[in-house]
Amino acid sequence: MPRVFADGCVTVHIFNMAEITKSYEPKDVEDKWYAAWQEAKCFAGRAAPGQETYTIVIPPPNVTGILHMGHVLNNTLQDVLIRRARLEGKAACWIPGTDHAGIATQTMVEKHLKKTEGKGRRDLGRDEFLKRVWTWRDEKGDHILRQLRQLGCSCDWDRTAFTMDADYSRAVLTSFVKLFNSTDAQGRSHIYRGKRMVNWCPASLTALSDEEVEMRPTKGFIYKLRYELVEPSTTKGAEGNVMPLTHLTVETTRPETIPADVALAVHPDDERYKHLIGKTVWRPLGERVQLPIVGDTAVDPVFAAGVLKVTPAHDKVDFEIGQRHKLPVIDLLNADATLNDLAGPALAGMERFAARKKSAELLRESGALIEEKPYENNVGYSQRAGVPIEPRLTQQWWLRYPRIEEAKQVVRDGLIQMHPERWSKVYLNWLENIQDWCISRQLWWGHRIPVWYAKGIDREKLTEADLRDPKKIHVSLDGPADPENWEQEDDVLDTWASSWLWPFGTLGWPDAEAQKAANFDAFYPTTTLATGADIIFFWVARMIMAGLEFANPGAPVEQRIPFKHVYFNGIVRDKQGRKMSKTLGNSPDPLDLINAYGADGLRFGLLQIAPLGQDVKFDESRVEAGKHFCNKLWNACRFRQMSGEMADNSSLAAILGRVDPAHLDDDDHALLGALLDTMATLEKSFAGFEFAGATQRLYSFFWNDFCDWYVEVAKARLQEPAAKAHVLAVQDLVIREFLLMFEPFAPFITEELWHLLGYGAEKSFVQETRIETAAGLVALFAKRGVTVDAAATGRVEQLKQFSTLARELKADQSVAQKRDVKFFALAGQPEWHALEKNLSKLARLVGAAEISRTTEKLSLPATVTSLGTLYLDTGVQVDPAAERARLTKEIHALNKHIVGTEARLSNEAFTSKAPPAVLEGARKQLADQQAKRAELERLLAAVQ
RNA sequence: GGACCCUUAGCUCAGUUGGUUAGAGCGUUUCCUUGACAUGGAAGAGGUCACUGGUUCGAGUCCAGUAGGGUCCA
Repeated sequence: MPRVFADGCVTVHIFNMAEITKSYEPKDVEDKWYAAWQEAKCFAGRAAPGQETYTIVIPPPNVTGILHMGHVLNNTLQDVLIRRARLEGKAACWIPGTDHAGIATQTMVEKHLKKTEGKGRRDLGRDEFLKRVWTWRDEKGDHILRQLRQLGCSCDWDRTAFTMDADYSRAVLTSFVKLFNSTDAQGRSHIYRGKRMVNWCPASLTALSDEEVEMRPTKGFIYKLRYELVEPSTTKGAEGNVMPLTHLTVETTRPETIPADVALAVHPDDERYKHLIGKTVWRPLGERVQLPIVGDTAVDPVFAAGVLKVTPAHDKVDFEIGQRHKLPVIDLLNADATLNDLAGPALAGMERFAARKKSAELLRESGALIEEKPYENNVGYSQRAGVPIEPRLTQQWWLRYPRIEEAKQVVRDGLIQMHPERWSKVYLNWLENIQDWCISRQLWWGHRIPVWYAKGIDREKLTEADLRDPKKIHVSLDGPADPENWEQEDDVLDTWASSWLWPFGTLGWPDAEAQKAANFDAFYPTTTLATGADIIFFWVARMIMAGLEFANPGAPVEQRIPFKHVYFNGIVRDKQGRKMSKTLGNSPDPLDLINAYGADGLRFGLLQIAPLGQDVKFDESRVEAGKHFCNKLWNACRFRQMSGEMADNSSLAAILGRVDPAHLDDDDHALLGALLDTMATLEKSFAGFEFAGATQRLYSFFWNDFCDWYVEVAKARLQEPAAKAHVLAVQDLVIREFLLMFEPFAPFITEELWHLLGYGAEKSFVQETRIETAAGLVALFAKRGVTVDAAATGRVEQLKQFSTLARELKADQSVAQKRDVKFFALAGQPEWHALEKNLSKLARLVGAAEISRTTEKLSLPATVTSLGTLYLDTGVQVDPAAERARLTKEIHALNKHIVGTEARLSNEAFTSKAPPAVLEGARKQLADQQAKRAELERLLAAVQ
C-alpha cells in the first residue's frame, strides 16, 4: 500500500530492493516484519540432533499485567540474547508465558465484582467465583504478551505457558505429592501441616511467606504502662540501694493487645526483677486477672525498663516464650484484624488501629498509662496489599526446602553463574538462614492443595502421625476413589510454589510424552535466566532447588540445574530515583515510547543506560538518541543505494568477490580493522553480559568510523571509475556485517534494510544467516588475498587530526564555511608523501579549493599538525594581535603537558621501573610536544 | 545491628587485569540547509573523577577510613 509522507514523498513497500525513503518510519516496518516472522514461525525452538541450544524461559508476568519499563528492559535483554544465539547458529528457544498471580489477580477480580455487582466472592461461592476469574483472564489476560510482540520479542509463541494451564497445574500438584511423600536428610517429610505463627494479611485474608513481608519504618507511639504487683515488693536501684516497688513498667506499641496478655517476662539474670519471677501482676486492661511473671532470656534487659508483656497470640517472640512457659494463648483478633469478644466489651468489634487509640484512652483513665511518646519502629507490611501484617496462629502447610546444600554447591562451583557475581553472596546468605516455607494460601484462585481429609475429622487437631495415616488423610493427584467420604483442602498453593517449576514445567515435565514433544532433553537445562534481583529469593533460589529436586532425577547435577547463567538486570527508576510504579504514575507507557521512537529506538536507548545489574534512571533522551541512530543507519543505507547500482549482495562470498585487494587503501584497511574490532568487542560483551559496552561500540563504529569518516572520504573515490565498484563492495560488506551485529538490538530496521539492500532473499530473514566471528572473517579475508593492515588505522588517525586542525584554523579565522580557501603545508618529504595521496579527499573534507606544498615559511595564520605546519590563505588581512593571542594560548596549553611529561621522565624511579613500552611512549610524546612547541614559537615570532 | 551497591561534565551514564591530554548521549555556545541524514554536519565551552589517608615510578581504577545516597537481610 503506498504511503504518502508529510513532505509529499511517496513510498511503496515491495519486498525487495525498493527505494529507501528519506527518513525511517518504524510503524509500518515493525508491523509488517513481526507478522512475517510469525507467519514463517521462525521463532520456533527446534533443535537438530547435536545442535547447540540456547534456552531462555521468560520471567512470567502477571497474566493480567500490563507492560511497564521494567518489562521492557528485562525482555529486551532476553530478546537480544536469544537473537544473538540464533545468529550464532544455535537452536534458540525462548519460552513465553504468564503467571496466575494468586493474590493480585483474585484481588483485582474481587474489586471488579464489588464494583459491578456489589458482591463479594463468598456471595458467589468458590466455583462461580473461579468461573469469573477465568472469564476475566480470557478477556483481559495475555495483553502483556501482545505488547511484547510490539517490542519485537522473538518468543516461541506456540510454547506459551500459563501457570494455571491443565498441564502445568498437573506439574504443580505432582511436585506437591512428591514432596509430601519424600523426606529430607533427617527423615522428615518435606511437607507438613502445622499450627504456627504466620504472617497474616488482614486485607487479603491469607497467610504470607516471610518473603512477602516488607519491613517499613513506621511512625507511631510507644506507651509506658504500669502493671501493678499483686503483692508490693522491692527492687535494687542503680547504686544498689533497695527501693520499694509497687508496679512493673512495661513499654509497648500495641496496647490494644493487653487483653491477650498472659504474663510478664523479665530476664532471669536481671538483678532488678529476678526475685519477682513466680509473683503476679494485675492485667491493666480487659478482664482483671493476675498474670504470672516469668524469667526468659529472650527479654532484652536494656530495652525500656527490661520488662516484656507476653502476648503469645500476637507476636512471634511472645509465642515462643509462651511455649517455653506453657502459657495459654488468647487470640483477640479476627481474620480481618478487628477485635473479637475476648478483647472485652470496650474494644470488641473495633478495627485494630481504632482499638489502639481507645485502649490508650482507657489506660489513661485508669491511671495505668504513665507516658505516651512518638516512636518509630519497623513494622511488617504485606508487600501486595500494603497494610501491616498480623502475626497470627493458624494451621498452614509448610515446606522444608529440598536440596538446600546442593543449591549452594552449584553456585559455589560455578555451575550456575550469577551476573554480576556479587548476587551469589546474597543468594548463599539467604540459603544459610533459610526458614521453612509457608506454601498454603487462603485464596481460591490458585492450585488447590491435593489433600483430602476424611469426613468428620477435626482438621485443627491433626498430628504429624495423622498426616501419614491414609485413613485420615489422602494425598494424590486425582483424589480419592471414594470422594463422597472425603473433603478437599480449601487452601491453594502460594503462586511461587508453581512458578518455581517454570524452567521444566514449561518443557513438559512431568509427563514423558510431553517432555519428548517439547524436546526437553535438548532445551533443559536452560541457558540464561534474565530477571531482577528483587526476586532472587522468591523465584531464582527456589527454581534452583526445584530443578535439582525434580528435573532429570538421578542425573549428574549439571543436568538437573535449571539454568547456567543468571543475569540480573537493574531496576528502571524515574528521574528522582524512585521505582516506577502504577500507584506513583511515574512510568511512561512503553507503547507511547514505541509510537514516538520506534521499538528499535526504545530498545537501543534503554540498553545504552542499562549497565550490568545496576539500577538505571530512565532518561527519555536516550531513547530519542536510539531513534536518531536508527535514522542514521537508515540514511547511510539510503546513501549507499544512491551511490551506485546495487550489485550481488546475496552472500558474503559474493560481496567479498567484489572487493578488489588491489584497490584497498588505508581508509579501507582502517575501516575493516574497526569492523573486526567491533565484532570482537561484541563477542566479548556477550560472553560477559555487558550490553552497554556492546551498544556503545556499535554506535561509535557506525556513526564515527563508518559515516563520519569512511563514507565522507569515499565520496571522492566514488568519482573514480576504477575504484567505484570496489568502494561500494566495501560498504556493502561493512553494512552487511553491521546489520548482523545490530539485529539482536534492533530487529525491525535491520530486517527491513537487509532486504532493501538485497542481503536476503524473499521469504528469508536476517536471523537465518550465520554471523561471522571476527576470527572467521579474518580467515575469509585471507582466502580473498586480503590482510587487514593494522598500521593503516594510525595513518588514518593522522589524517583525521589533520582535517580537524584545518577546520579549527578555518573556524578561528572566521571562514569555517568558505570553500575557496587555500592551504599550504610546510612538510618534509615523508609527511608530504602521506598528504599527497589524500589531497582530494582532504580538500573536500575541510572545504578548501586547494592544499599544496610549500617549502618556504609563509606569513599566514598557521597551525601545527603531525604532518607539517599548515598555513591558511583566506585572502583577507589577518589581525596580528589576534594571531599572537591564539598562538600564545596554544603554546601555554601545550606547556602544561610538556612540564608534566618532563617531570615524569626526569623521575629516576619512573625510568627505572616503568615498562619499556610506557617509557618509550612518554619519550616520544615529549619529543612530539617539544617539536610542536618549537614550531608554534617560531610561528609566533614570525607574526608581525 | 549485619551485608552489598552507588557518588566521574548542567543532566543521564560509560570508563573489565593501574599507564599518553578521563569519554558518550542529551543540554549549551558559534557557524552551516553543500544532492544520504537538520532525527544532520563542523568547531567550541564545560570535569580538584564525593572527601581523607595509604600502596605504587604511576590511582577515576587497588586498600583503609569518612560523608552523602540507595538496596537487601535481621
